[in-house]
This record gives sequence, C-alpha cells and structure tokens, in this order.
Amino acid sequence: MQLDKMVQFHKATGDVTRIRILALLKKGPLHGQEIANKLGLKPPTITHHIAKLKDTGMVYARREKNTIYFHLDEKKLEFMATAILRIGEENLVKNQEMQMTEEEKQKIIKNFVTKEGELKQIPSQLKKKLVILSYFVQHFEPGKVYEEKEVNAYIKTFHEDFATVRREWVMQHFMYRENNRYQLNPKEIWPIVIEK
Amino acid sequence: MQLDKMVQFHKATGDVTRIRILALLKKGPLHGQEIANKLGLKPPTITHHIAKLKDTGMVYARREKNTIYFHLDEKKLEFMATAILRIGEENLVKNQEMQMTEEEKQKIIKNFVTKEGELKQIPSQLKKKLVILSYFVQHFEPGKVYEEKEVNAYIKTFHEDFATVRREWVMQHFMYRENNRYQLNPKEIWPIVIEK
DNA sequence: CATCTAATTAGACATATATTTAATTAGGTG
DNA sequence: CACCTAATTAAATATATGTCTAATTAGATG
Repeated sequence: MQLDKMVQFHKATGDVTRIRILALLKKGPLHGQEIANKLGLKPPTITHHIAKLKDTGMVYARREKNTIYFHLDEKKLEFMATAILRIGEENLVKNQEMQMTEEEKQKIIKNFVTKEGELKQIPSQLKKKLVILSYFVQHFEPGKVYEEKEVNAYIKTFHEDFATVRREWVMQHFMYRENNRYQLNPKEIWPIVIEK
Repeated sequence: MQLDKMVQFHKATGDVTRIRILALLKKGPLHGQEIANKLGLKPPTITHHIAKLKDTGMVYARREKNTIYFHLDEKKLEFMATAILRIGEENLVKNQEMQMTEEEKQKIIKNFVTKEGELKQIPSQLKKKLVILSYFVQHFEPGKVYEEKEVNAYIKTFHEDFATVRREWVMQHFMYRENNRYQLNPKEIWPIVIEK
C-alpha cells in the first residue's frame, strides 16, 4: 500500500465522529440525515465526514430514489487497517528478489549511463530500472522539499523524459509527493539502494 | 477497546512522519537524533512525534547511557490496528448476554427506583447496573455537549453519589467524555437500551 | 563540579480541520 | 413545470496540529 494512502486512511479513522459513523454503517447502510440524527449533528457535517471516508474507498454511496445510502466496504476496511502491520514487507520481498552483487549493479549502470553521465533510456526490466532510479535519485538531499520544477530541472540534466522518471521515483517509493512538492523517502523504505 | 483510545491511535498513525518513524523502528530500536537525521527533521520535531506514539503505547523508550532508544511494540500495534475491525462486537456479545424481557427490565427499575424517581443504590450485578444506567442516562439529548457540572447537577436530582454514576456512564459506553465535557453516545453502541 | 551530549520544553508560526448557518444543487413526484 | 426532500457547497469560526528556533533539563563522564 502506498504511503500516502495509508496516511489518508488513518487520518480518516482518526476522528470520533467518523469512527461512530463506521460503527453505525457496520450494522447496515444508512442515509445522511439518519446518521445526522443518530449522532446529533447537522447534515453538512455528515457530508464532510462521509467525503473523507469515501475518499479512502471504505465507504461507498448508492442512490435509491431521492435518498443516498452509504455502505461500508468491510473488505477494504480490513485491508487498509492491517496495511500498517505490513510496512516494510513489500520492500523486504523486493530486496530479496533484488539481491545482486556490486559488480552486477555497476554493469547495469555502465550499460545505461553514458560517459557524460546521461541516461540512454529507462530500462524496462524492473530490476534494472530500480538500479537506475536509485542511482540518479541520490542527487537530492534527505528531508529537503523540492518544487516540481526543481525536480524536472535536475532530471533534464541527464534525461529528456523527465515526467516518466519523476513518476517512477514516486511509484517506486524513492520519493514522496505531496501537493506537487517532492522529497526523498528515507533509504530504509527504498526497494534498493545504490551507493553512487 | 475504548472509543477514545481508538481515535487516539488512528490520529497517531495519521501522519506521514509518524508512519515513517514506525517503518524505521520496525527494523530495530533507534534514538532520537538518528531518526531526525534519517528523516531530515530537527530533534524537537521527533520528540513531538515520539510523544504521540508513546501515548498510544505502541512505542516505548529505554535509556542506555546518555542515549534513549525507542522501540516498537509490535503486539500492541497489531492489537490497536485491528481494533477498528471489531467495533460493535463487544456490544453485540453483551447484548446477547443482556437479553431480557421488558417485564424483567421493569422489575429491576421498580426494585431500584423509588416512587419519587430516586435511585436507592447502584446495583452491583452488571446486568442490573446497565439497566439502571440506561434508564437514567436518557435524560440527556443526543449530540448536546454538557459540562461536568451539569452532569453532576442532574445526577444529584436522583442520587447522591454523582461521581460513581458519571464514571459508570463513561465506562459502560453510554456517554463519551472529552476534556471534562460529556455527551451521549449513540444508542447503537450502548450495551443495552431501556425505553424510559 | 564543570562540561558534554541527547532530549525536552516553550513559544511562535503556518496550515489543516471540525462544525455551523445560509444558500444552492440534484433528483423525484404531483 | 412547480414543488419537495435530501444532499452538497460556500463561507465563517474556533480549535488542533506540525515544524522550527532558542532556551532548558537530565544524565554521564572527566
């Protein structure tokens, strides 16, 4: 599970009112006003909270005539609630698949990076791609926040397709993205670490 | 698990930095400055986050010379993360144990409440106690927030030991308490409901 | 006891969030 | 199409929260 999705889930469940809503929906679907009555709150408040619950996917809406019923997706709730118990695991698995000698890593870099330090092309094979992503991402300083422009600018110094590289860094957990600003993830959660 | 403990747990895990700290601690204990370095944050920020994690019990500290190492209690983490999947269950169990006829309920009320509407004594048997607590709590309006004084004042109209009654309402999930202010929980999560 | 290091506290700042009232939208139904 | 109901949006307010710098505390060690 993606880091930001996980945070979003826990933010959603980190509120008394929303936990109460979940407790109610566990007994069966309800519509907004009914929830508002049972909790002693106004409808706009319920809209606000339901929106957050829906964003995570654990609650969904079904219309019936004029009334919208909200349902709890218990499978999704279970998956998300337990995701925190698996942090690091995906990476550990990958790390095992990713075991290779320093020699192999250096060979991959040699094959894809020119003498001038430019990336010839993005490898399609996952293993090789991760080596390359790890190699180039080390330019950034841990904890520093970068604007999207800055990230693009750096990528352009070694490869033209900046959008793909940027996206891959986020998808492969090398970087974390929040409102178009980027920062390095701690190496501990990278799928692979190349010492540059 | 108590409603407020559950909310506290999810608030604690609903933050990028704290999830990252958990991910790091899963690999083994670390001290503050090390965490700060790995995440690119200042020590006071780590203190702040660790405090919230410690409050939930999933992280604890052990001193070694001058350095304080923070450890992850994975058992506690698991218990708390899965608690949300069990909401309502405790109550359902209680409800089954608590099945009784209207006649029985009325008999209990008759035995413990005077003609003037005063509570003779708080029943010691759980079943009877819950009937009484449910009976008197219905005075409050759903969603309305009450100061502790107001709650006390109402209890005194029918019983002298206001502290015990107030505490029992919270302990038995009839009411929710936050910074000395009280409100009714939705009936759905009461262990038993008496129609007054 | 003086000094060093790690951790915490205090205070400031910016941002995010929960709730409300009032206004608006979206679908049904006569 | 006019009206009804349920839901949402907008705007306002109060509170909570994440992060930092600067100052302070707590222990360990020479």
